[in-house]
Amino acid sequence: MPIDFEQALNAEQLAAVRAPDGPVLVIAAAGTGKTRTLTYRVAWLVERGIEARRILLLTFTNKAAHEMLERAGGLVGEAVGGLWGGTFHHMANRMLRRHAGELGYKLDYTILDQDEACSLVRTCARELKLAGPEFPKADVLLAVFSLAANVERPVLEVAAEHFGEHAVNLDEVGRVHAAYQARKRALHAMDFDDLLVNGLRLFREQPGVLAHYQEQFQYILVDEYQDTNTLQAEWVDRLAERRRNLLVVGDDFQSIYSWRGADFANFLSFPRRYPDVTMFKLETNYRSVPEVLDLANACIAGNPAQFQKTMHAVRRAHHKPALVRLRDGDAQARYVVERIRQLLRQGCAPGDIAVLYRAHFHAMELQLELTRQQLPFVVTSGVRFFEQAHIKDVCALLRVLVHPADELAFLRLLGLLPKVGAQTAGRIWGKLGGRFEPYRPEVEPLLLDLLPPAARAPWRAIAAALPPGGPEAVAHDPGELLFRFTAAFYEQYAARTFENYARRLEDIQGLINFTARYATAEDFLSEMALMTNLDAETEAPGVNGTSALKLSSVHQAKGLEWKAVLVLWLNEGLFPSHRALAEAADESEERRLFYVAVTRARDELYLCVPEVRRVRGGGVMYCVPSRFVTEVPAGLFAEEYVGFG
DNA sequence: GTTTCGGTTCTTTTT
DNA sequence: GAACCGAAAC
Repeated sequence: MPIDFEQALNAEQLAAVRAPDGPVLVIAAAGTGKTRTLTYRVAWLVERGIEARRILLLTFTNKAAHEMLERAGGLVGEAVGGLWGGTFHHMANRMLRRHAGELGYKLDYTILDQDEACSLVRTCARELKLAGPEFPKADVLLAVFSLAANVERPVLEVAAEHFGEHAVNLDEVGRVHAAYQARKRALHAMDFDDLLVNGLRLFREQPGVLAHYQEQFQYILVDEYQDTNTLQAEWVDRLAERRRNLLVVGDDFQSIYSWRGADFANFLSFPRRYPDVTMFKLETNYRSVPEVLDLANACIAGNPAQFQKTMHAVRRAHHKPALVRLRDGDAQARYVVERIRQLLRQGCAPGDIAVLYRAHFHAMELQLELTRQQLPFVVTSGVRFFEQAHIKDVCALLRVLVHPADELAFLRLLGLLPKVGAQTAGRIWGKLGGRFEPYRPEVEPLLLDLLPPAARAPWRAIAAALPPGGPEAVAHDPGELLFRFTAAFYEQYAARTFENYARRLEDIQGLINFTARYATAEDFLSEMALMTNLDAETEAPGVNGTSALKLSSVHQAKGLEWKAVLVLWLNEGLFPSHRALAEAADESEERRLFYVAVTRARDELYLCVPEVRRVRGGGVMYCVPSRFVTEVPAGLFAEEYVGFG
């Protein structure tokens, strides 16, 4: 049954979906059916007989990739199988797993996640005796290294700008960076940035590899193109060079990732780089009521350097967004809970409501109040699922079994034993010769000898839990190993260590189920570092993500929508965040972030502006309302005053 | 010499 | 929370 494109799409979308070959730029305002357009474009290509494996779909989150592939699958069925879809990091990783040898890496390199990269930087600084109180912390250093990598500029230059007048010895920063790079090589490890850097090196330095992929990918589609950085833009340009069938979709109004190197100049300059471009604009907004769109259009209009576009509403008039003045954070929390109850009484489902904020700690009082009043909610947490301590703990043994030279995994594993800290674990690692192969008969007695007495019994329990089939068995059933390790050791460890150990064990159960998706431990581990969260549809127990009230940062809410949206702490210094203002050239990105928050709402929008904020020491601080609510015409709001006695 | 523990401080955003 | 620091405990 052929797809009825005319029926499914409006004229703007249809034109973009049927865009001719060659470079295509789709400027898609919020809520105008960007995902729909991309999905139908994929279906349209497949219907025209393009093999799925010759299509590459790049996104910024795993979720976006899954969603689009699923929806495209719904349209054309099995035919989308084999399509390459995922994040830039994923695609680079996929290519590097085959070709990293040509860059001098082993093919089974490990990927360092944020935490691991950060501890490695810390280790390097300590070894160089540069870890004093006046020296920048590891996370700050890593952020500088990362930005430098992503914008392809020298570390020292970026560091000089970042630290400004602060008396930081740049030479020392450079030495830590050099040590960090060397350590990564020695560990056969890449951090997130290395995936992009090396992915691009592959194209720059290996013409054969580049030619292979240029040949394979007949059509390239990029979602959220405004968020690409230098590396990503060049990577795509090179890949598309031969066939030039490059379709990018984006919205410069929603560019909110410059702090990690994103540069929407890539988006604005696209027509200059591709003079034969075909351009489309999607401006018909299906999502929001006109009052919400009026506010969104007004708030963003003054931002500099952007493609002009105005969202047109198709929905009927409803009522104005509320601007709610409150006394303080507690009053805000009580108001929000009360408002949510009212929405629920009016027939809103909990999953139709979201509370958004600039930074996770802005929702502290609200989380307390929701818990106190027993209203269930889910937080898109600041800590990613796969970066939680207990998840990484149970994977440590698996990692070192798959890669016997994985030092970081070994140190983590041994650190779980009583009386073993970093020192002891490091010494043992050295005595074992930088490899750990517990299935070799001589290793067990040696290790027991090296361990402090208190650690011996727990280690015996772990060793006894090793699957009898040896490393091959582990490689083909990682879940089994995780299960055995948890039952034999980690359950008790968790019970002793964590207050909320029951929930953590549930997470582990979810993780074990999750491994079933992967054929080998290798596949599972190499993907793990790149995953942000178990997807909603995954069999993660306990949480029903779509039916619960959602608390989320604005960044994580991008691309989503709710019937009712409440935004917290619209105050100077908080939203816009003073730290962000200090780092950026101007306020325009914070304003775009506000725009993203506003455009998440379908029917109801509540903007909360408390008057005072508690500060440490028990004092209070007067808060100025955010420029984002004072700079637009007051007539766009319905003002409310709550809790002033 | 190491590990562990308790107190303190600070939380931007993420692949 | 969780990262850091200093001090007590092993």
